Amino acid sequence: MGVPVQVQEEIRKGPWTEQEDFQLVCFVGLFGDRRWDFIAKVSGLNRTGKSCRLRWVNYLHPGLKRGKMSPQEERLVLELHAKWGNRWSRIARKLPGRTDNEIKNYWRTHMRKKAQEKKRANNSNSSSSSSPSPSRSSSSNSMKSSSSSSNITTVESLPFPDSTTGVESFYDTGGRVVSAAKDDQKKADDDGQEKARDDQEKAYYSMDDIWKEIVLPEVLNDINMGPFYGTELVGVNDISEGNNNNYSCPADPLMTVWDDHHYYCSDSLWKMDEEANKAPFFFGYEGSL
DNA sequence: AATGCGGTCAACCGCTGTCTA
DNA sequence: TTAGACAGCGGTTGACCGCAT
Repeated sequence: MGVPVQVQEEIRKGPWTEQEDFQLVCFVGLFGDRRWDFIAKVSGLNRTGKSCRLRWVNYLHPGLKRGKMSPQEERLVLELHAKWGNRWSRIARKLPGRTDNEIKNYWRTHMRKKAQEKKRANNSNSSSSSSPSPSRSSSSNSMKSSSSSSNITTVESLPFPDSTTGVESFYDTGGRVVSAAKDDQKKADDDGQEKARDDQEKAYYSMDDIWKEIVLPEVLNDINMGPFYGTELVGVNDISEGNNNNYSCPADPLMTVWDDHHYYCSDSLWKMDEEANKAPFFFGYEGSL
């Protein structure tokens, strides 16, 4: 007795239902994909704004690609990870249709596996050579130094959007129009600072860096690091210089079709999405599903 | 057919950076 | 100038699935 019954709305967690997805898509169509707390409240989804954003970015966004990584994508991930480390969102910007989460998962699963295999291989013939040949003897710093001095295939000639040049990724879906100018300014600033930051960021080492040390040279060979983007070999520093293609993302995320690079939305969800755009009926939708 | 194991991926958590009042 | 709110990011977890035994 006396215990105040707090009828606090349970914040839902865990897997999303189809209804929730649909609801979220509707509201993102209406309000854009920026104000997530607002969307979370207004939509009636008992989810946090964060949760809504994650669901949208990682699953519901029209620009998402599905399916396995192509060898080209694999290679790009490796290359960019070698340069940027675990900056998954940044890497993801270079791979339209792929999310940071996806790339992160990919890296952790595939590279860990490769690392294990490599370790095993090393163990089996470690007796002969005490210093691992491709990795530099000055162990932990070796990767960062190599990234600035070694020759590596550039990613810049890729037909992919480039965040460093203001070309939008599916992360920037045009939801916040007001601050576009600010974003531009920020991007410009980023351009200037990114390199410096990169250098700083390379000052620490993560588990992934260690795997990278173990595995990268071999993996690059594995997936045939030959000419892919019609490319000459240039220093990785060139990568951020930004001779980009003219790729741009449509302003309306719900109408996004990545025609030029064969990104498409085959899911029925996107059809629903379009319907929702045409007929915003959201509040009473439940009965109509 | 049942069980165990490893891989995959969606989702959450906590932290950081940015914006705004 | 500052504090609170919010968005974004990276790390981690856990459920699910397929394969091997």
